[in-house]
Amino acid sequence: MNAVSCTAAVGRPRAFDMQIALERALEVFWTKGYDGASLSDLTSAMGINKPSLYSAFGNKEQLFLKSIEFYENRPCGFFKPALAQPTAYEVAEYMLLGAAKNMSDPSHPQGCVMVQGALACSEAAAGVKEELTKRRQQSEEQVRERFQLAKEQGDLAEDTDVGTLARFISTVIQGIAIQASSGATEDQLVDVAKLALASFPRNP
Amino acid sequence: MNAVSCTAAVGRPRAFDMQIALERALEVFWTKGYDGASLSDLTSAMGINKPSLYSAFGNKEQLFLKSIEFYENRPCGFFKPALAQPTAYEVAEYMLLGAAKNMSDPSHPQGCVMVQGALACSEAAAGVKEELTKRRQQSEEQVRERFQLAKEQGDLAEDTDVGTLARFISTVIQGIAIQASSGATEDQLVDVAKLALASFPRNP
DNA sequence: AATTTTCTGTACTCACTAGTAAATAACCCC
DNA sequence: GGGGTTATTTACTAGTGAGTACAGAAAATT
Repeated sequence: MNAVSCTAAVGRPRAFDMQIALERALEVFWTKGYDGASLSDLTSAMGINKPSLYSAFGNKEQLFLKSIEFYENRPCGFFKPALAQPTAYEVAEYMLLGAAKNMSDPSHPQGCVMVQGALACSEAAAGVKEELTKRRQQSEEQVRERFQLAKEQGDLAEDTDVGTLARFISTVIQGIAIQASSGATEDQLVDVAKLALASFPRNP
Repeated sequence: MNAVSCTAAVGRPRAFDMQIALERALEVFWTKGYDGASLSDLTSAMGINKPSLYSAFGNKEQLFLKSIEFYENRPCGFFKPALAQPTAYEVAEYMLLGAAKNMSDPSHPQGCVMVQGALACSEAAAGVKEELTKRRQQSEEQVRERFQLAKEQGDLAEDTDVGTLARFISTVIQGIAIQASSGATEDQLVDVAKLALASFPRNP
């Protein structure tokens, strides 16, 4: 095993770019969900044949998991930079406005693959549904921890229920995802985000 | 054509109750979504065979549409009674708390079939996705109209953006649906609903 | 009781699903 | 250039998807 993870340089080289193929797969799952995305949908979007897909990504479920991994680490994500904002209010503001803008962005499918990838699904998709739920809850937990820190720093009042506050942010973002996938515009969603921010505690 | 819609009283009588069968079908669609629900899932839950399903309900798509029709008219719904509340704030309160309670109710699948029935889906489900989107938008429009009325009655301030207000309520309810289908409890959702209500204008 | 009408169960169609076997092609190293 | 290794292509499998033909069964009508 070589520590260098770039191409193994032995055997016939892969004829496609795995990152690009993954991005195409992500778009299919994002648009159609796990159950709604067939292997033909995937292979034709990725521009490869089934055996290439299987040898490169394992199977449909693993391809999905790798797609959402890719999704979460995209540079255009708003979640991580939001957590790095200096105050709890700015964290919430960055996150809600980021969600509003990102999820209505016409340069990719609308909404959020972490929400619509496998919400109500067949038994075959139970595993990916569970994984998505887990990841959404982990995100919420990270927000909660960020607010807890803010509380300890005096940035949020002593009696703040940071669990509810984090769950509220999650809820609004997930609602925005539904709205975006139903065709809401950026302007509409930004207005909603601003209204949600009105109930966020400020200047303790 | 007889005006009376009960059994035609000629030919072999239907051996199952259509309402009960529809309720069972609804639960399957609610849990698995349109794409994730197979005809075997449906027939076994409904306790009937495929030809009975087809003769009674048409096809899978029509069965789905009849299921959501049934869903919207259920007596335990919170939407219509919410609209009948005397003030805009009480409308919002009834609706958000109703959503929190109803969607986490363990006596039926969690969440909302109008949201998770067909959010990201195959091309075969494009029609039902469209129908669900239309109905969610109609609901939002009804809320907007109710708030517009409140504005005219002086119950909401002159400068209130009732469109955004209605969209905000929709967004939070849809977010609550996601949370509920991810396992959030009634208490947790009620707290979120109350926090959302904090940004609702009151006493103009 | 015979006829008509409608429903039910079995058995089917055919397209498509996820996944794979085997042959061939393209690369590196020697 | 030959051997080893890996990717691609074509063609396939076994199972399941939605939907249906048809024969028998259960009721009202005559």
